[in-house]
Amino acid sequence: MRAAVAVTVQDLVLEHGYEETTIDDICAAAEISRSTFFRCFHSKEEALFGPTAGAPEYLRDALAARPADEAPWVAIRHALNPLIDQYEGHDERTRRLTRLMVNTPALAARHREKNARWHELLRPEIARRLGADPADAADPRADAVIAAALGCVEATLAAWTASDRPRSLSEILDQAMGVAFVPQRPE
Amino acid sequence: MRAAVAVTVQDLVLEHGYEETTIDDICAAAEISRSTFFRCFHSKEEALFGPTAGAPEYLRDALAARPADEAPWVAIRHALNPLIDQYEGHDERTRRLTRLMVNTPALAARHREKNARWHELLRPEIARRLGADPADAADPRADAVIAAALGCVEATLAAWTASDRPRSLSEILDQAMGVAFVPQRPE
DNA sequence: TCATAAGTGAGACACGGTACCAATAATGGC
DNA sequence: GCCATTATTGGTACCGTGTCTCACTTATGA
Repeated sequence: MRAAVAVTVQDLVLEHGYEETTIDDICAAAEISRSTFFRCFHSKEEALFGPTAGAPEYLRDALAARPADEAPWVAIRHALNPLIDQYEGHDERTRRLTRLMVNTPALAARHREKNARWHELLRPEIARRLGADPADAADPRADAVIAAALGCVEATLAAWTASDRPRSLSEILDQAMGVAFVPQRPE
Repeated sequence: MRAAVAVTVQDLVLEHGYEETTIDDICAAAEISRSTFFRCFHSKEEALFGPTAGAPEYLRDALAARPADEAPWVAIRHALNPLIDQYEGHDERTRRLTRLMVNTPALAARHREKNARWHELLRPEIARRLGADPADAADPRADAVIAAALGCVEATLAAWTASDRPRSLSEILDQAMGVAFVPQRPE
């Protein structure tokens, strides 16, 4: 039932846009009351992207499973593989929803709001791999690496959704994460 | 007058928190009507951080002024100097406001919402320095570099506001941007 | 059959934000 | 000094998201 409502939300939002789709519209289309909607979903955004909620925990575990002495950037790149495979395995609908998320400011903002959770979960493991003290809030390095990685993922998704026949996520992500760490140095 | 209201907003928000400070509270304290408030400021968040609004344009110009063959990462680091100097030159209040922004999810999200503007403005110059085509939306590299830099700035601000006697912004930023581009590589 | 619990719907409310309209104050020409 | 114009202010109604409470219905189990 939650699933049925979620599909309705996706349909409406894909057709009319996120801001344009009101919760009352959703309730009318799904033939439920506002009360029921908010009992199923905490917010409109959760109804759209609820299934993605577990990603941070997943990535944390995937990261912990990488060889202990692997450099953080390399470990992150590998740990991201299952996630992007899952993305890519879905149908065209997933890409359209992703594009919607990338192009709707309010949605992109809420998406980034969850970055705090990524930082929280990933920091200990990244700090360890950097040889830094995870508890030292004055050391920006772990957070910088995580933020950079998230930024690369974001840039990857933006590039992926921009073209009609996109390259593979894996390829784009390699390009993004490659340039972030192997920059052209002056002369 | 705008300035007077802005100070009132800062006072209230610093004392009670962002979410807890209602617009009606602000209007009561500043002795203006809601209408007037919304005529001065587009939103509650703008009343707090309006003065920072011009930063993206500023950084774009500073970036364009760097030597044409300088690597993107180095150019960004240098271009950021005037901005962080300005931050650091302010009083303790600025740091408290920054801490508030970093620690309030809704505020941090709105702050990141403006990242879209950074991307938009900085992409051409970064793409040029990367030797990429600025118009090619399928190339994630420029966006990845920008996102990584923004992430470093964010991590820097977080570290800066975390401790009571912080190191200099310049030092923290060097550390953050250094780790992002000179990673430990797997032997 | 009755009692309890779970799901459902309805309504009121708080808050951010927009739109519109009336009143008031400031300005400039005469 | 007076009037007309214009800008600034305030008031009110409104929309949408999200929270809360309460009453109702429908299963479930003894």
